[in-house]
Amino acid sequence: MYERIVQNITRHVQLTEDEINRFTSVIRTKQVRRKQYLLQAGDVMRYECFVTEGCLRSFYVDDNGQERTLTFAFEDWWTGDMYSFLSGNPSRFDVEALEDSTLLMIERQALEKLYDEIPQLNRHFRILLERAYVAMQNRIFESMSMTAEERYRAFQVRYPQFEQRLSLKHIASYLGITPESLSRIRSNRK
Amino acid sequence: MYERIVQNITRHVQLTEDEINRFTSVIRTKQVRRKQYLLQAGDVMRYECFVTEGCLRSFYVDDNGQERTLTFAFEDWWTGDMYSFLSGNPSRFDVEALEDSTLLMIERQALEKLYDEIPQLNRHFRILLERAYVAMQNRIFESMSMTAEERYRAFQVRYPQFEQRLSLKHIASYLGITPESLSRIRSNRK
DNA sequence: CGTCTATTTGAATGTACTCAAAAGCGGTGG
DNA sequence: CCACCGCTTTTGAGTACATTCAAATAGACG
Repeated sequence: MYERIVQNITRHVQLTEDEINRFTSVIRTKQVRRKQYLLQAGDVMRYECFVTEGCLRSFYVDDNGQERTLTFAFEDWWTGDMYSFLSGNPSRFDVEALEDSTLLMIERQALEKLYDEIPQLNRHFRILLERAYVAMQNRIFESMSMTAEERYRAFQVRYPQFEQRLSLKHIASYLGITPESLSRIRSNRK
Repeated sequence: MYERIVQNITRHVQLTEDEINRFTSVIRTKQVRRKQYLLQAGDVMRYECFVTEGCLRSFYVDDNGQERTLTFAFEDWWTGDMYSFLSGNPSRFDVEALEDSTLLMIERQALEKLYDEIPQLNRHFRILLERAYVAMQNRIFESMSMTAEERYRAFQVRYPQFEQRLSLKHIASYLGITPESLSRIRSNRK
């Protein structure tokens, strides 16, 4: 049940048996089916979510009604809406399951308490955030300096195993282009 | 000398006198003059840098020779290249002073040691990173769903005090557009 | 004052978009 | 098991926003 998340943490910090139990004791499990929403824009995201199985995406709907995917989350990734989680303000995202998924969720207060009781957790999430930050920075660079086609090729190279699990439409919305454009890019040469 | 950085930290965590001394003892101070480079692409960034005075930017030069600004850093902001700092790999950025600046720098090994000696520091940087991550996510959203003009207006609203300290060229490279385009946007209506 | 860089302006171009419609695919119910 | 319906993907034509290239003007610095 909790192997994946415990492994995720003990890669960076050592925890005692007792600390692990304390940690897992505040976890909630949730199943979501494909196409089901974990969060709707306007609601407050009260949990950080760890994916043990399946796949989700977080996205905005912009003024023209276009969906823009900010993140995908597969097994062993965290997802949610950090802005809403931290601030308590309504989320600007939707979070939707793309496959039937299993999530482990930690509530804000519980996590704050854990940070005090198990200071090493700060270290763990600091490290995760460092990497997430670097990945985001990379994405900004790509979105600024590459053409749609180059971004798609880079995506293929970085996430070859995930491309097959995602629809063209979702990949396009992640790359910031229209489905039509991605379809054309794919048909040019492959 | 160290008031700003100590304040930066004690906003999130309480440190003892002793811990503060330990922290400041590993800090190096550096002055950089306008147009001077703190880091050149290809070198390893061995420090995280806290700006006590002045302003810097980190940028890439893309394949067409266009500069793309990833971050600005003003007083009380951290800068550097987290990717290079963490991995020890050569940086893909240049970091350049836009004004005469004063920096406080912490070397990688020293910071790792501090994380062990003062576990609360993990908490501090976790919190900073959470915010930086949210800001980055926001920027991605803007770059995907807004026109050049909308991004510029949003920039003006978010950083009114900084717009005056930055040249058109640098703002344009931050927004991911050409100087010519920003000039046209500005002249349309202001 | 002269040089170098930044900014402005103009004209032509291109990448990706919108709108529209057809084809493909998958799921559901009869 | 097949037929239908809805959603995804493809294809086409015309368009728009921002780009490139070029040149003139303005501003900063020594």
